[in-house]
Amino acid sequence: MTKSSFPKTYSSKKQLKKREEAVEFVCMIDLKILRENTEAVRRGIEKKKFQCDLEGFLALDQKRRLHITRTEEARAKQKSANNDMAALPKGSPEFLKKVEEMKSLAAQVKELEIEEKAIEEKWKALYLSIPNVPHESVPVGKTDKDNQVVLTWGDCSKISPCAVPHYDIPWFGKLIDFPRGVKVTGAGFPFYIGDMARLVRALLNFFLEEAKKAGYEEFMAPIVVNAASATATGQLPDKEGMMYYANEDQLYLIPTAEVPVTNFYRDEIFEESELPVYRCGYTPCFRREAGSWGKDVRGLNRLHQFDKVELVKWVHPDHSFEELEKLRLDAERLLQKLELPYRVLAICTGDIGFPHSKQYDLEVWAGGQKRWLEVSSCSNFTDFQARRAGIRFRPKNGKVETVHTLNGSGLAIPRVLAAILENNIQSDGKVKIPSILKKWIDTEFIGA
RNA sequence: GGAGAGAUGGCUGAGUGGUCUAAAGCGCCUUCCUGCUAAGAAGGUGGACUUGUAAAAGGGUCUCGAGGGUUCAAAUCCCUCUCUCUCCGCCA
Repeated sequence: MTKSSFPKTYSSKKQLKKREEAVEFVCMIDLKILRENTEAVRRGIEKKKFQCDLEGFLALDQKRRLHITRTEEARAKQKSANNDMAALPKGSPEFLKKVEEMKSLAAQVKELEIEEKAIEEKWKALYLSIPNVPHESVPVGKTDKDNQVVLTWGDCSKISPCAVPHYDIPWFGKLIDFPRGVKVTGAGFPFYIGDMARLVRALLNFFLEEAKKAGYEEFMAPIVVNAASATATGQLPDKEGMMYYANEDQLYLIPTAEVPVTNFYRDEIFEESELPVYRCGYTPCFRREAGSWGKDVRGLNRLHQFDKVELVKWVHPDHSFEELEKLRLDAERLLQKLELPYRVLAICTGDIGFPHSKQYDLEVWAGGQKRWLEVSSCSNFTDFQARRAGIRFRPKNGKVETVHTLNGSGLAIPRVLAAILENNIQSDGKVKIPSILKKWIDTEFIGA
């Protein structure tokens, strides 16, 4: 697109249209359950922090269904009249009479269709605003303070007494160069240099290898996606501001591999025998983090670009909560093998995301900063995301059903790196590299 | 980037305005037959929404790349977009 002969507004209009289109196929919570089990859904949603108008939606849903019936009846009439007419000799008096009859039928149908479209639009908007219902095992709470510590692994008190925040390590700037990142790109885009770059690569290899052992097939995925994909996984339309956007081509830089990997199976139907499907992928992740910049985000704690391995599962609805536990263990094992103390949080109803039914966060202990850093978030979306993305399966006997999707980081690199730097620092100022990484990095210590 | 061709069901592929309610073949499923296999016979064969029901069966509407238009009526005609293929150009 070197010759931009079209006016600037053109691309933004097109872009807007595209976004609207992308929202078209969207559907979210199970309508049947919502209609038949309204109370349970209401109770579940009330525990979440999201507002939605259930009553309004159900009233409109009723109206929509009535209207659909009316429109369909009109169309059926039109159709049968058309078939009658097809049997008549063209141009005969009967034929011409029928044409007149059909004119009025067509006008009726058209009118009903316009009305239906308007209702459908409102209906969809409300439908979209209904969040997923939290699982009964999710702790009830209002804010992140109410999240429950499920378990703590490792001994934080045994961390080296000389631990300092990683950004205060004297040689830190030599191996991770922020100022030059600023020069080349901007804040939050550091260069990793020499042994540090190798350490990042070693971690990636370790994560991918472990994922493979756990049964996840590796994807190397696109790192830019179109609006339809970003909508299917829920980044659009709400969290638009989190993503970098290539305006010229209407493509989004992915905030996580979840987006391309989950969309791999968008609008597809699995055979029941294929489930569960496990996939993983390493990608750089891009997050604008607009407005979230401030204290507590120094060094590697929060970046605009970072590396992450993501684990994704498509499973039978009957097993998704067991699969979540397994997924969490797959992520936990990584921290254990790296010998990094961590804890697992069960995210409470008030802090859980819009599409989540249940969510665990894994937080690694950063001994220098003396804080927990989130390195993984493992979630069961039940059928919520899959319905939106049109990912289903065909039971051996019976009708097509929506699969359940889950994903979890396994893991996000920079904060793991921060924990290694802070927890493994020796009295001589060097950092000991976890022995499990020996296979991919031959040095035992880095720094100084 | 330029020029041309094209997009029909799980696949191949017919269909240029009205019984298209999409042919035919392949595949798949069920049943039958043949002592295995192969071959053969009959029937069935997607998805969405909606109706119906305890659940089903059954009924209706939509669905021929996407969106819009023309028409009483569109897979079929017109416009826009997306994608695929071929050729040319450029290029890791």
